Amino acid sequence: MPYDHATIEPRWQAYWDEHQSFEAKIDEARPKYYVLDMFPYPSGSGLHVGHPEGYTATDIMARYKRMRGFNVLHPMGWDSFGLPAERYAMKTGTHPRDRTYECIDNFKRQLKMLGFSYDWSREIATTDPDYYKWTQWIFLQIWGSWYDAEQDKARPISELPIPAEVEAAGDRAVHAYRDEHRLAYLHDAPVNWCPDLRVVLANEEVAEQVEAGHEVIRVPMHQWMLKITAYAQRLIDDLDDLDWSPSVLEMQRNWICRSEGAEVVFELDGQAGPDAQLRVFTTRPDTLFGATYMVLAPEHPLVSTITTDAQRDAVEAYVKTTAHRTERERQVAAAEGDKTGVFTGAHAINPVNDQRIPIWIADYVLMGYGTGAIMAVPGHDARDHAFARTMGLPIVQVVAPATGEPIDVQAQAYPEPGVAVNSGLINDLPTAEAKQKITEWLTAQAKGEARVNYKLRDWLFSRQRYWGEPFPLIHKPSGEVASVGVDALPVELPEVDDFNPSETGEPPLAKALSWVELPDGSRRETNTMPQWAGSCWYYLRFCDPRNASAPWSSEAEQYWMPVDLYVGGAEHAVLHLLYARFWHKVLFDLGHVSTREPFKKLVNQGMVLGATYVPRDPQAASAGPKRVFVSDEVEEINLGDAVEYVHKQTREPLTIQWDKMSKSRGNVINPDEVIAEYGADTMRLYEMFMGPLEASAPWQPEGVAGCFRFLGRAYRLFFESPKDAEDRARDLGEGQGSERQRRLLHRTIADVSERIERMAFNTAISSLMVFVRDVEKDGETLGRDAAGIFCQLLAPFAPHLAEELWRALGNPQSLTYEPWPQADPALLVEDSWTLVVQVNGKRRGELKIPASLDPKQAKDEITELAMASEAVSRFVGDKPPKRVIYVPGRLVNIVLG
RNA sequence: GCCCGGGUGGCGGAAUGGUAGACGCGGGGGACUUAAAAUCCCUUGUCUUCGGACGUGCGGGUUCAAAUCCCGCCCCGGGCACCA
Repeated sequence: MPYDHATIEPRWQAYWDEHQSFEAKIDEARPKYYVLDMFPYPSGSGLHVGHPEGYTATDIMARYKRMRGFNVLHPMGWDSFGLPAERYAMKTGTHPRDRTYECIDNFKRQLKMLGFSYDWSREIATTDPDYYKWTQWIFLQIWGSWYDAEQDKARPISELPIPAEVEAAGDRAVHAYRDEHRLAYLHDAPVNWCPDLRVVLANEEVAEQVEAGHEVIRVPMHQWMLKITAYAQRLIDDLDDLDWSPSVLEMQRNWICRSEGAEVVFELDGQAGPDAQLRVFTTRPDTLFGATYMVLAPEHPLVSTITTDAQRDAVEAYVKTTAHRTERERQVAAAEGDKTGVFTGAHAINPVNDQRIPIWIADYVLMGYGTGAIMAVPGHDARDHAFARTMGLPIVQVVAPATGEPIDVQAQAYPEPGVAVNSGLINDLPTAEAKQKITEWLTAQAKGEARVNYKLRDWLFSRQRYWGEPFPLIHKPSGEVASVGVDALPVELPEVDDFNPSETGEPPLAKALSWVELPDGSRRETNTMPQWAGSCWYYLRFCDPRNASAPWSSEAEQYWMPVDLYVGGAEHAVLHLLYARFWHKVLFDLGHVSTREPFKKLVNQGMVLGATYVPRDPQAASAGPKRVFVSDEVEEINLGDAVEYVHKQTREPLTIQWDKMSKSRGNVINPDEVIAEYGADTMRLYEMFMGPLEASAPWQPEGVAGCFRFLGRAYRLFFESPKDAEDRARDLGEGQGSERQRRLLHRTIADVSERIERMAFNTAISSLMVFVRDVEKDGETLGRDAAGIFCQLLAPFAPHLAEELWRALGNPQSLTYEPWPQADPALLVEDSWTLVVQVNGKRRGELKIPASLDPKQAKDEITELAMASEAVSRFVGDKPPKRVIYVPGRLVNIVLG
């Protein structure tokens, strides 16, 4: 009987389950290794072959580290709150909970079929009240804290110093003062409001609804915000210690985006009082003399107060138009040169030269960045320049190139640094010094100060949905917000039968009156938390998932944390990782965790791409609606040195295109089918063999078959496959076999080990393939001990087959905890090595050099051998070489004149 | 527009300054078979006057030596986007 995965795989999966082979227990005597996957959202369409790429990589590491003697924690769970289940509920009436747990069952079934070595006893779902109880608990920690800038850490709100004048103003004032300083606070933030549907839309939904004819406007809504900006600098600084790819570190830094500059105060002309000023942030205070107008974001709170009656209609119309555009639309339109804006009628006074300059509003200025207002320097900023040209505003040059080269700022902005001109007290100073001097002057005049600004914004943390964690907060009749108290956790979601928002646009929870209204007249908060909440701390819960009295014990946290290896998609490179790091730092400040950072090493796996087909003729492709075909509709014609695709019916020539797999594109491969045909081991092997883990690669069914053939060959090293008989184990030889086999074996041990350490799994698999091929070629029977070592090397990649073969060798135990084999260095040394002979850098021949000539010592002898070689005499003749380069163990290069 | 990746045979890829194309797929030839499947063996970058020449997106450069380092450009993918 040939290799029969369908029998082998379920057998070993049952064995692992029964023996709880992968259960992790704290063991101070052994080093720990925590290897984590980004846990999935269990979608209705189930797993596709992209999911298991990362899961296979972590499983290889988990199995490898176990064999290396590490105590491995390798858990899996479900990020199960989310919009799709709620949508499904609205459509079908199925409770999101029912749908969610159905999907989880399906995902779990699929993952189990792949033979991953998860400790399933630690399985968690963010939607379990036992889990979200602690999500709410962490929220209360955050809400119950303030950021002490002096100590640079979060502290309990009870330790917040209350200024005497606040104290004197009474309890209400004290309460309000505390609320202002909490890390979770209420704030009016703009949302995408769809009046027709009475719902708040996610950014990605806006286009769809607008296309469907619905109006979507940006309106401010009272929302919970988390003060992640307090951590901006630490979130940047602590990146330095992480073993993450440089590109992800770069993305995180760019997202937070620190910039240094100054905040400058402009007085409003003709108005007095502390409110009569406009604060702007600028990275170029040295260009202050060139500020010829100001621009406010249309949402800026001062807009309505400063606008003159003559301009009011125009301003209000513009504000209204802006509300219909998403932030992205505004920015795209403006980037395409479409500068719009309206004069408010008001003026400000430039603090450096007392010039009266007009104040405009324009949607190229965003409320969410800096102060929501800018000083415009059209001479030295391309955006301001374009706006000034469009609106006919003056352009003044205040920086000249240091080279003295003449420029014309009327024609084009000059944003580079240079030397200040037309700038009063900073004239002739280079940009860096000019910035410093003008900032000092502003500070002395109390008209500004140096400031660091971050692009990072506070985190909008509330959603108007049902299927999320309820906030553990109540609103008292007095208007004060209070915690429900830790003892009242979890605040469970009420049972409702309608998941739509209320008539007035309140969240669905507002309709559960018996839940919302409390006996003392308080009302529960009816927003829910975003999906990020549960995924911000699940790695901590995995350390101690069944703890009923705490989110985790400090014993478990101190033993398992930090996560040693974290693998997931690049789409989470910014937000998820930033939010989780932020929560972790709050927990660190409050003494709940012992590490500054949660994830030591991070790897982003690439995408698995699926095929679709489009017309090859560009005219046919662009004419009419876009036509895309899926594999079933396409015939592949192999021309030997090329492949062509045609439509099965119409015979239209097509080209293949590769995209990220998605249900909507129709290019998804279902792992169930792959496993049914080839088995989990083949699937795992192919996932890793496709290419480097971090690269995206197309899913090619022929490649899967190649991996299957390899496993079949490996199987036949152990078993005869006579035609009409049951499998019979081969008579294996003794020990590690012939010297040649031993050398091959130890070379393979060394290569596979080193490649797993580097997570270069595709090349590790290729070593295993070479081993099997060469043993076959060798003809001699494989030694029994060599066969055992091969099983060990194969185990991380194809664990079912490895166990099966290991058992066939007579081993009664699973090889999960067998020690990883060590390569014998003596066997890695070859008896001879190949010296390449180059002439003028071109390869002209090679020589076998016996190992008795040490490549490092015997430079002269080796060079001599090369000089005497046939290649040299042919290409050099008797010309004396100008130079001879010797690279030990590699080559001799003879350079002629 | 900016930022980050990437571009190597018919295809996935290997090689991170030192033999370009490991390993796999696909192709060609053969063995076994009544035949097919499965399996196994040989072969497979291009051109060639059979000496060799060319070849890692394109053009330059550094070096005895470049897929690899540097400069400029083109193309593909992803992210961000008037970020003051």
